[in-house]
Amino acid sequence: MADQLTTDAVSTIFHAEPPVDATVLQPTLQILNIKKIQAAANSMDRYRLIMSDGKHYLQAMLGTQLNNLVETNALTKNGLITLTQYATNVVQGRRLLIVLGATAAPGPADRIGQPTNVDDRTAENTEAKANPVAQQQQAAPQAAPQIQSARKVAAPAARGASNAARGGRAGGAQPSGPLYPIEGLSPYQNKWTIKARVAHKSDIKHYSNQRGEGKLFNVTFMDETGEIRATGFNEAVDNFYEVLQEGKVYFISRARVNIAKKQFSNVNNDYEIMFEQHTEIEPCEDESVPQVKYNFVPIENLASVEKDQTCDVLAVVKEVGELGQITAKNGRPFSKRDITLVDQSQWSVRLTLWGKQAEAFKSEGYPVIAFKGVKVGDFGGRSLSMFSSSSMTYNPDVGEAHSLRGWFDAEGTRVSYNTFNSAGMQGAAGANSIRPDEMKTIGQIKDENIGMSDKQEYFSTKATISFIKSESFSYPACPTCNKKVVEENDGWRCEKCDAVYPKPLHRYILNLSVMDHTGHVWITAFNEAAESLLGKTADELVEMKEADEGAFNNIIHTATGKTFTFSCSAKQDSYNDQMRIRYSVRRASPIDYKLEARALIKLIDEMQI
DNA sequence: CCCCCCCC
Repeated sequence: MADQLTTDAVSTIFHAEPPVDATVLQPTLQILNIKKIQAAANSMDRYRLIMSDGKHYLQAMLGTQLNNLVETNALTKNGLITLTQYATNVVQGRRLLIVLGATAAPGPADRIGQPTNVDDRTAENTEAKANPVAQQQQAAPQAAPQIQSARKVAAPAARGASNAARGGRAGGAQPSGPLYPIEGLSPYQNKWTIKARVAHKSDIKHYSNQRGEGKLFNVTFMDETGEIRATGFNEAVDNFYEVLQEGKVYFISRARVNIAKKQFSNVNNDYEIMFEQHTEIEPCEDESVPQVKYNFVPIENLASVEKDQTCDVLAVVKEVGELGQITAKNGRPFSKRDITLVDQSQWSVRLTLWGKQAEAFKSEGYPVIAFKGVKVGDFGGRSLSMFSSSSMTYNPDVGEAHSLRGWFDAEGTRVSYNTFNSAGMQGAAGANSIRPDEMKTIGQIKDENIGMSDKQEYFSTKATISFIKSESFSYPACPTCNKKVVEENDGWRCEKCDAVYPKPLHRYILNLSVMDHTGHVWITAFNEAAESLLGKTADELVEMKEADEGAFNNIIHTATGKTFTFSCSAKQDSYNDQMRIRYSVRRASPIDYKLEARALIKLIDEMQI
């Protein structure tokens, strides 16, 4: 059994100087345990592995790009793992293994041998997790020798091997340390090189505070293991701003790694890079580093993205607003420009550009733009806004962009787009539709006791008018305040306004029975809603009923049997000491067959047949 | 060492 495992691999990985890597040793180990680490908000799950060579075991972190090995059960407890790519990293004087490439194989039913912890200092190191600085100082006496030796990692042999394994260096300048995965960077070592793509580059920002004036810029670097934010101040701006181009790949070395202030950035890394005087950045021709990944949200689905979250949107710029000027809370003026985006979901949304981006924005025709990391707001239901960390890529070379282009050119200019609206925006809303997420059948309205709670509740239902009460459908109202007025000798008196009017304005209180396949219910349509059901004002209908009862009946008859989407409110009240629920129609819209068809398709898709 | 992300 034990011969399946690589003898002494664990202690070699943990202790060898210089550290070994996969060009020297590709060990097969047994997995003793797999633990999911509580993921921070907006970061991926991480797995911690305990791996054994039969004699010793050690802890390792699995690179997130290998999560699928765990999630598909390829890696299991007692199973075997062969490490094909890995890095070690000294943290608090302990060497931490990060697995970057591995293959899995089934293992025996039980643990092989009686391995012991390769790290005999584990017990005393389990304290003080909260404060990395204090922890570092506390660990210093023991850590010092190992940190020292970790710096020596830049030994030519290790470097050459590591570089060869990762595709080689473009040549030129003297490298400053072994090639590290971004995931392996930490403040506890300073000799490293990363090979990374610039996923985003900010504008140059000028600032002035108590300490004086300055300028800075940020970039986000990414490689196959993760991303990290880097900042350059002042001279670093002069040295590197032009060198670093969005989308290109570089070797970066001799920069500082600090603890990131997570609250200021949505880049998924506990650390960040600070460019320094001696920082070296060289372009790299190797394109094997991953491209920026997008996770596009169809505009239609923005309703379900929480306010203040960021997301990626791929859209056509349908309209470009004028450049405007606003004054921010801090009193400073800002340029802004609103543009209107549309996509194949046939929804549109407003996006706001700020500052230089707003001033410089040009759009010829209807460009397709990929927006990365835009902020979702709730103005007008849903809106988008650029952050300084957001990026905008014209006509990106991704499949979705090509199909969007094709679709828009073929039919996108003729589509009437749904727009978000703020009225009652509680999840989703459309100008031409009624909140689709609250569609209920009449059966559901009753089963779920909609309206039985203390506060008013809202729902929409698609139903057919089965009966309209035509005896009393309106009341004489005050033209000023809509309150009921009473006829007197010389006109109509409003108590509230203390005024007499020559004639009242009739307003609807139309009671109707509506039904669907699950039941029927009585609902009340007030003035505007009833007007849209009957196509006449209450005044017109009162007059018609007196003058031509046949025409009046015809109006009622025509409406009966028609189907609408009723946007309703439900509220309890008591009537003759009896509790009942009153359903009021806030709005009645004819069925939007396009939306209806789409909703039905969605329902069919959700069915598990 | 920034860290604001604005308005209607």
